[in-house]
Amino acid sequence: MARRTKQEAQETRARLLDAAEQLFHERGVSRTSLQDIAQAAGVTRGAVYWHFEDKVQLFNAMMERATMPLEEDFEASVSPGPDRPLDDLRLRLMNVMHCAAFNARTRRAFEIANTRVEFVGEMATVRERKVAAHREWTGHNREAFERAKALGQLPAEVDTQQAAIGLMALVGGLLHHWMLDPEAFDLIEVGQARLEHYLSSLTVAVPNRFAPLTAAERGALGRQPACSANRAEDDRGDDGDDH
Amino acid sequence: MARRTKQEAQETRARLLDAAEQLFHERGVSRTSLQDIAQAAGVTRGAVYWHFEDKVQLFNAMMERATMPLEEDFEASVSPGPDRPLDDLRLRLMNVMHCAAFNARTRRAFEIANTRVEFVGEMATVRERKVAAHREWTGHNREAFERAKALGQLPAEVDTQQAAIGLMALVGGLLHHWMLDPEAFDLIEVGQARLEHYLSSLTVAVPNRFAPLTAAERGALGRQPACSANRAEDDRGDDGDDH
DNA sequence: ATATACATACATTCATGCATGTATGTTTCT
DNA sequence: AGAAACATACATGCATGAATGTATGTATAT
Repeated sequence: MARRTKQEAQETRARLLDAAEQLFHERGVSRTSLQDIAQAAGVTRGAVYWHFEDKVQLFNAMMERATMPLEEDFEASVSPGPDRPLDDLRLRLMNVMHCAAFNARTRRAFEIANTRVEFVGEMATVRERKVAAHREWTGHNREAFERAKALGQLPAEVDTQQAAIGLMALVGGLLHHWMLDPEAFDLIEVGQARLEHYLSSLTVAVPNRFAPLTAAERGALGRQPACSANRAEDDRGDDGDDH
Repeated sequence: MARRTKQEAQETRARLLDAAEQLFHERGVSRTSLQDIAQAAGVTRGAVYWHFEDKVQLFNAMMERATMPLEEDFEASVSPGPDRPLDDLRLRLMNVMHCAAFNARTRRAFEIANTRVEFVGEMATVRERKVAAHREWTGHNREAFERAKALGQLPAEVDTQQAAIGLMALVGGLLHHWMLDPEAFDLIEVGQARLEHYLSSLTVAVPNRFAPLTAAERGALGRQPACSANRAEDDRGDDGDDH
């Protein structure tokens, strides 16, 4: 083989990204060799090392290609207008779930990031990207809640930060659970219902039905058999990412 | 070296499990060799192969030891009584979050399962266990809601299945988000507040503030730039777990 | 004495990184 | 316009290291 035209080279690069996306999803990142990817793309490892520095950079390029349109959309989408932040929020999050459900590329990228890669070592940078995305979304949710509050569409006593975190957890948890077990429920149907219920529940004053935890209850939590295995030996606070 | 007493052998086994738990957490499962584990436990690979069939069985034993007390607790805990299913639910879920926050072993196990192992190949069995646990919890939540409904503590129009799924997603999402970014919020404080808000919001009739998605909006979701990357080539429904 | 609880040694496999080959596209000079 | 000069887009081969599984040695508890 010899040199291809620039367009052919870009097609080779795209096929490598396609193969990586497919194989990372099927076999996991660590169990997929560059040889596997090259073979699936119909080239050799030489092509991989020409287009990408190493496996990590190939992974990053693949994830970026898969999530780029989602982030682009985050900036400018068909929103119902700045005077209806809650409807805007609903549409944006429904769009994410729609993409996870119907866009094969987005879904594979989500599933790879969720259950097919280990966020340690060289891949720790991927973890940082995910953390950053989480914070960005949480911040955006919070801003939407603040605008809603300013417009009188949300009671003043709502803790927008907590509400934003809860919203992230709800939608992220639905996505995670559904990708782990797609037969368990219909993401769009249940997702829309739970999303609307959550947002609606913020607009009304829901009285807390629960008494504060008694000292006995709180103490029991710490002394549950589940928690009795606490050991002092190596209970460090960090998570070992600094190696 | 030579044969140890039975008790010493059990201690060796426990040290191997300790080392596996620690190293899997620090470096990820695939990047941790049996040599690493043996060395951290002060023995050689021979001891590993004596006590465990292979890396997968070692992993399973480690995870089972870490989550066993949690499952035991699931059966018989200090519940406030069968006539208060919602309070029971709150306590059980608070206990899970407490363990994740304060029990180093449980937290490491959760973090390993979340972001330090790839659920493919031989580890697919681990995925099945997680799916089973999810279904068990969702079923339990649903039963609690059904009991609450029978006791008149929940409106009849509540969809208990959807509510159970939403509850799983909320708590699971909070745990996942917090383990990914512990600085982002206080798990116990926010967790309790969001949990109580969610359960409380089920007890009152929350009107849905949202109009159904218009045809234009629903259509736009499918045609978002984020979803335009749909490709017909290899958009298979399965996820490649059957290899 | 014998099974136990390891340690040691070895064979095999396999992924990575790099070094180099090579044929062709592309540019530049005239 | 044509050809040399060069850069490109890979393919190939090798050296290295590392992980696994297994086979076997061995000293001791029972």
